[in-house]
Amino acid sequence: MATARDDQVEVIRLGRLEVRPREFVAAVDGRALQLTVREFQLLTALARRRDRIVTRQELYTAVWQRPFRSHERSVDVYVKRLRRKLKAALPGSELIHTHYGFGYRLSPSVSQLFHTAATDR
Amino acid sequence: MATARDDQVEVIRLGRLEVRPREFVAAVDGRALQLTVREFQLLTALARRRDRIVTRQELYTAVWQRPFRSHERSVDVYVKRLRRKLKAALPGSELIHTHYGFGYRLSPSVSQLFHTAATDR
DNA sequence: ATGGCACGTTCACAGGTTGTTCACGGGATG
DNA sequence: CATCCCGTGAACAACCTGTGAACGTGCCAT
Repeated sequence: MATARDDQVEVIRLGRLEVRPREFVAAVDGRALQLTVREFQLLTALARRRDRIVTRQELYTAVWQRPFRSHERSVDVYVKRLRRKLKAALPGSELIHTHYGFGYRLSPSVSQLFHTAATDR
Repeated sequence: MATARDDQVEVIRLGRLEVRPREFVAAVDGRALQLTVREFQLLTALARRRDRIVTRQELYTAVWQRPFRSHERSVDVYVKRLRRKLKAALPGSELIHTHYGFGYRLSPSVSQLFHTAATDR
């Protein structure tokens, strides 16, 4: 748990993407993205867990702050909308990765830890 | 800068293989394996029981969480798939050992010190 | 008040991926 | 050598995710 003073300067950088949760701003190359409240909250939740696989349940309770139901699709819908805006701001980038059966992961690029060596699938 | 709570990060190391159950990651030399949910669960179950002979029944109930039937072959099928991916990541290695009539054992290297007398079954 | 608009939520469908089961045959054991 | 165990490929079922779109709500300007 960070102190209040730390929160004031919370800045998450992922390559050219920068998220400032306390200022309600997400920007690429210093240019702010036009996000809705939910989109921004989801991006923040992902950014705070960068380079980790995060389950839909964890994302849902973090953003929506209510019990997660297994058939809930809201996270998927907002991941799709986020991807669209991120792609528009960073063409050719792939920030939000899907881990089939596990969840999503936000990473600036194809990180070394998750480098896909398996070509036999 | 240290991690907040190291005791909450379960990490199982077996030679060059590393399993992090709570992060949904299994890696060889820091490179993540591309595993499905079942494959990952089975590897985790084996890793948590490393260097021990584990019966199919124990593995099955640990992963599938339902009663084991004697003719059940799911464990075998997933051991095969796991071996294939482990072999691709660690050529020449033999991590999952078969103990005929007893079960499987996950060990970092080949050791022949497992010859049970099996006098009491 | 009325209409337009932006947003959040939910649903339904399609396609692809994964899980489960079966059958066959090779191999280990005593 | 007889028996049982295990490896393996394949087929099908079940599940997961991407996606478009409909619906309801609240806000704002007219």
